[in-house]
Amino acid sequence: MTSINLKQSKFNTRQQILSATLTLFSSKGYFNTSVRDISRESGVSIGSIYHHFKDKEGIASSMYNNLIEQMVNELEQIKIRHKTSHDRCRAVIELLFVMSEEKPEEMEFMLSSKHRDFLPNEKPVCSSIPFEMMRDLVKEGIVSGEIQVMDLMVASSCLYGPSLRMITSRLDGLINKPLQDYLDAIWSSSWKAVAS
Amino acid sequence: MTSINLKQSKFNTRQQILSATLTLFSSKGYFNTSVRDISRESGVSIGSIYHHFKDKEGIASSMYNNLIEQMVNELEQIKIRHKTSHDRCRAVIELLFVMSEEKPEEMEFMLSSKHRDFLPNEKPVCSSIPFEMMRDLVKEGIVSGEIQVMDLMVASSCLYGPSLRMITSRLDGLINKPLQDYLDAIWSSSWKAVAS
DNA sequence: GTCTATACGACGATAGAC
DNA sequence: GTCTATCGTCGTATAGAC
Repeated sequence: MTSINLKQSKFNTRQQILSATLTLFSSKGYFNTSVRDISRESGVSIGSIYHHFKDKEGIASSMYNNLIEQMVNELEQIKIRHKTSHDRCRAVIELLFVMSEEKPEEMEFMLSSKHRDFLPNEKPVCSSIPFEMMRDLVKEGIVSGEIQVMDLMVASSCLYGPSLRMITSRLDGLINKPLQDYLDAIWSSSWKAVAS
Repeated sequence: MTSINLKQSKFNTRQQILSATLTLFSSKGYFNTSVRDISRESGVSIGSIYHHFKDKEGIASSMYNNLIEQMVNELEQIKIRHKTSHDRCRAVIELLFVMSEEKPEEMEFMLSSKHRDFLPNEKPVCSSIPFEMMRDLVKEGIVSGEIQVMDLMVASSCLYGPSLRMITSRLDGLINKPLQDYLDAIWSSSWKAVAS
């Protein structure tokens, strides 16, 4: 019993730290957040933080990989729920739109290409597993004949690029309505660009 | 004569600082570059740097606005050289591709949406004048009838989004061939998505 | 305008008691 | 495992001579 409590306690502290870190990095960025800030926000002492993580970069790395993993889970759900490439890719875009509306700062953090500035050993976002999975959906569409035979990067950029741009514009305050309002328009145009 | 030399000297020092700053920020990022680094790289002493600029942020701001201005000039050239929206938008994408191949790090810096982390008073990239000019080209295309009547942000995202995604992928090392090789494919698909 | 020397604070990280 | 106290470093920015 005691050992279970201890394990839970350890787990909770770790999660508290990671959760506070996500909040702070998303809103202020990695370099504008000190370990002291994380300690304050999480209610965990600095010493304890360094007990759980090697250094500040270790915290960032853990937190980032958590995000990636969650994203992978969502994408797997989509593969289960939808069968055609058309429906799956559309569902991916809808997912990204919903996430952008619900947690804009986390989305901004996740899409930012600037992780390399503080996680030099991490792959850039677009070569991460989620983006790879997204490209796989396109590849399957080409194989099945739903999508024209063309370069995979070109097809993926045409299918997802417009939506990702809409997300960036929304996060930058250039669009005032929720992204879901544009889903049909964006999707029908994007699909038109690659459909057989 | 003396006064001219002094003025030139001042101008050169300023430019040396800005040029070194661009190099360093592009390769290592704002937060990983110290003013000492800028001093070393530019060959200008710290004291002199602070004579020309209020603070580190001031250097970044000047450098960033220089980049924006150069971009505006290029876009104006395109408006002069091409007449239809179709040709102008295509030329814009070609310009971005060429710039990405010639100065990848500067391009990465310019497109990064993370300027807010160190330039909180600057508009985000997509609301900057160059992006506004790019959207204007699309708007004129809608008015002239070349492009379908549709939401301007949707149309712009469909036209430029795919190419911008290709650039990001190339900068992240996901694409091995020069972007120019993809120009025709990307453009014909992108145009198909919005053309009347 | 340019330089050297230096002030001063904040940061990441550690030591060691509990 | 968690905490407080503290160390050493390095960053930005300034002072003041030339």
